[in-house]
Amino acid sequence: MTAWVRLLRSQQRIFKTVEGRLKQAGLPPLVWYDVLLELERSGDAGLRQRDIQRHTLLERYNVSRLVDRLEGAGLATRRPAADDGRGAVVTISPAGVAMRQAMWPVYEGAVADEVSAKLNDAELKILSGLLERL
Amino acid sequence: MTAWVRLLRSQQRIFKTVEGRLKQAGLPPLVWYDVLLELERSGDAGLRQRDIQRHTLLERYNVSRLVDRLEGAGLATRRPAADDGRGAVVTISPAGVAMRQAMWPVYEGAVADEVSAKLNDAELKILSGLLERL
DNA sequence: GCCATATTGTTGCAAGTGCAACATTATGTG
DNA sequence: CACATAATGTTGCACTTGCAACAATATGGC
Repeated sequence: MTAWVRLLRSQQRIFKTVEGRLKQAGLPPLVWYDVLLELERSGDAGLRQRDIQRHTLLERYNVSRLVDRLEGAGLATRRPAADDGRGAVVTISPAGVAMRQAMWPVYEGAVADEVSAKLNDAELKILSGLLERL
Repeated sequence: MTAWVRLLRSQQRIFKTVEGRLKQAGLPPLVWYDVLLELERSGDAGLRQRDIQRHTLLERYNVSRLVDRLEGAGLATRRPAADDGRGAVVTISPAGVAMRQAMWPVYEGAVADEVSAKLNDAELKILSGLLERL
């Protein structure tokens, strides 16, 4: 229980710091980064919304709305899936790639300050290994 | 960065599980537990809202509203602070104590399944020690 | 092929959260 | 004491999220 409470608190604190820095830099929230990164990795093939859902732990309806916002911001586009009349395929736009790149140094800097600066490489490796099993 | 992403994901996943179980049991969300526990610890003396804020990482306005809800649910009471005309002192009610006690086994059970079952005692100690430094 | 069931995605509504502005009281500095 | 500044808490508004219901298509069993 102690471990869990610390996991909870440290994540909340660091998450807030990261979000705060992104906002201060006039950038969108962290979850946009995750989705943009996955979209970028999937290239021209794009991603089904359900795949975004699986990767980000978002609910279906939140993926739906987040993609709405990404589309609205010109960072991604939706097109009907060729092989599945229900779903849509989402692909990143050049502006989306640019946005992810703009977010990266801010994100990376915050994590460097809040995580990398507080534990050495060996410790981070141990932490990483333990968290993977959760 | 790997460590951070795993910290983020594992916390999100476990947090969702805990919240889901509480909801399924007809109980309020996890943050209520945190606040009720702190109030219970503070006994009849109660707590200032700013102290709740510090302990839970909530924003001031969210503390204000959460206390509204606790009061509305009959789990806590607010009275003006004797030595500070601005603030209020929050105390837990018997129903609040009962609610915290009702939440505990559900909370504990979820953490047992999601955390304790996946790492042994020595590993939990190491994890705990590392997270404390974040 | 037909029909029950599952999967994928969307949306109206209620509830929670962030932001900025505000009211009120404390604190400190001259 | 007077006044600028800080601290505490609240609230209107916009935005986000959860829930439940829904529409549309896919899948599997007969």
